[in-house]
Amino acid sequence: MVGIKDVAAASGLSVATVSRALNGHASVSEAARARVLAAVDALGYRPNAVARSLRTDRTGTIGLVISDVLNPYFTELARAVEEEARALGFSVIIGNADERADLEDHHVRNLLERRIDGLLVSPADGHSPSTLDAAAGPTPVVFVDRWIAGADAPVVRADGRDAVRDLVDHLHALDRRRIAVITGPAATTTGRERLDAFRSALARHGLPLPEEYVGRGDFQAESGRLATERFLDLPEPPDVVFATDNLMALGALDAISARGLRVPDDIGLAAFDDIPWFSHTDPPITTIAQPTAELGRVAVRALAALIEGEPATSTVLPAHLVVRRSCGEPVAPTQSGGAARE
Amino acid sequence: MVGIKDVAAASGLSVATVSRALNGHASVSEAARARVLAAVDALGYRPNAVARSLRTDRTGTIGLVISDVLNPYFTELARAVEEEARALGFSVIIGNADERADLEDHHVRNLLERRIDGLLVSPADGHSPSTLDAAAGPTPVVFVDRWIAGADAPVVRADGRDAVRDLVDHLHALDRRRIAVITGPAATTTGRERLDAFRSALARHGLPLPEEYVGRGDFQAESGRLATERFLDLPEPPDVVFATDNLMALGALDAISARGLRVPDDIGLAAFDDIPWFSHTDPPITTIAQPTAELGRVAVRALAALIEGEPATSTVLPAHLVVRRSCGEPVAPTQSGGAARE
DNA sequence: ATCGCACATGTAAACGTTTCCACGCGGTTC
DNA sequence: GAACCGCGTGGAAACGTTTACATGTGCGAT
Repeated sequence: MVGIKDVAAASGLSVATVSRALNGHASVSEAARARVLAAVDALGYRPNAVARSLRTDRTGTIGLVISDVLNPYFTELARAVEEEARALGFSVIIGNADERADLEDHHVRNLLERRIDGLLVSPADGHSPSTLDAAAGPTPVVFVDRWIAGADAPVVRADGRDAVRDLVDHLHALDRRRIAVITGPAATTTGRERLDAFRSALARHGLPLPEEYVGRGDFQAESGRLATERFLDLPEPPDVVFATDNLMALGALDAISARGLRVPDDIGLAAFDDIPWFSHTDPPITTIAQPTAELGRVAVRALAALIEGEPATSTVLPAHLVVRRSCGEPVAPTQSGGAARE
Repeated sequence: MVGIKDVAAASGLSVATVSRALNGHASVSEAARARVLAAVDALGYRPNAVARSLRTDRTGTIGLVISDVLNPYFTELARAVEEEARALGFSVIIGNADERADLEDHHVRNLLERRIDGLLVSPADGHSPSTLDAAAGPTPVVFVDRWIAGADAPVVRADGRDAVRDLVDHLHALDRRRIAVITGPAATTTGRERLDAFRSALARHGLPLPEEYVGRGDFQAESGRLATERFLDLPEPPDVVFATDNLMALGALDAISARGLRVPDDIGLAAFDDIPWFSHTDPPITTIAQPTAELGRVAVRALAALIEGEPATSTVLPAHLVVRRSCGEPVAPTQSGGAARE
């Protein structure tokens, strides 16, 4: 591999001057710069980022550890993160934790060894030692979407409480009274928050939340299917199921279709996280939309600030209700066929 | 930051012995190993992968450059790649080219500077100089999904020709005769292959493919919507639209719904790439499924072989037709007790 | 006894950069 | 005319590892 000293030799200059020329440093003559560039071209020199990182103690890389790349919510988040990071001159290494604490641990440790400049993480539960270490250690860390209570790192997330209240209001207005919920893991902050918010929202209307109307899910499709089947087996099944993420909603839809039931006539369905396909399911699904891409961008900016040594603050962005048709017709009576546009 | 020489000092051994102990090298006494481990623990030493990489000329990282992370097909591919890579001890840096040649170029160059051990790329078109350089250079490269004709690198991809023929047979059997297609970019191998396969399949049945039945798309949803609108504006619109990827199919569905038309009664829709949501759209969509995850795994294994200095071969896996209901009811009126549909 | 070998360990040289410090030189400022 | 400054440049020391080579020891074979 051709290195900087080959360039130096070819251009008749020292490695120091070549390095300065390449990094756009001040005080290197035009003539020298031109000779360096010519030599670089002639030799096909590519700088070695590894060596540079070793010397400068900066890799120009940030790590992103998320729970599930197949979840469109996290996919969108990852994309936004990569975009903003690139704009700021960083590359992104993604670690997929698959909702498993051990994998999260593996990825965090691995990323720290690679000396990433900063870490963005959506912790599965609070039990990954590496994640805790990271938050305490010198590498800047920002939590995104989910966080760990005790840890000392900024959090960038959406608050769904108001939107959940709006959702319950909406359901109540449609005369739904037996509302069940499929929660995420209690270990996750989002899982707990959504259930809490839902509980209080029901309480405002004096609606009960019997234990058998609480399905324990894990943010994956299969758990949504299972929970819904259990609901449908109940002597008095709910008239709406609220799945607290998009994959579990998909699973719920599966279970409902499998029984030959129809949404929303036989049972209503509401979800958390808006994704493009929710407009195209049968019927289009009422859901709570998060400002996903914005979350990603803000998180990256907060992390970049930390990396620059500036202080960074936590951010909470609002989520909002998107009414479609899966909980009953909002206004006009049923029309058949095509999907409604919003 | 605590380095290997701190560990050496703390354990009263030399850096060489510490390094050997840490890397599980032979011929280091149990006593020494124990002392090293104790010191590591006490100091909280974490190896510096950057320094190691500089010395060993290996980063334990592979690059993956794909066209669009938001496309579920590529998401699934990326996930499979990451999984297999992790199993083989590699981390993955993902670059999202967003179907743009300049971004692809940026990512490939960036990854090469980072001295990744190998590169997996799904080239947008053949015009990225960096990609061409990479394929010619010393870093192992494997093309996945798409490839570049002249380049000297193994290709791992699916062959959709047979499946496309099956699809056209299926459409023909359902008495569809005016079949339109939305293609991907002609610059991509997949774009061209699917159109070619479709053309020959039509020819087998003596069906024409008029120029106005060929919509030029770019594998993104919006182009599918546009192309479909143009089809619907035709004096004699097609009775089936075949979208050659899942996002364009989504766009087509949008356009069709927007006009209040119904699938499959008013117009049929077929797609390429199977994704979970295709079972849940209204109606479920007939499509050609690729062995996506398998493609990712095979590609990683081929790349790993190359990295080890072993030869690697190209692989072609078959795609296959998945019949659902978006092109008309299959032979039997209703099959498996799915949802009762209108 | 000598040799040679296996073993455990240490010394020091790389890996490819960036950057601190020093140097020479022409031009100002006293 | 001496002292100083700014500019362009070069020499060489880091950065934290791995590893080739050297060293020293104990021991079985000659």
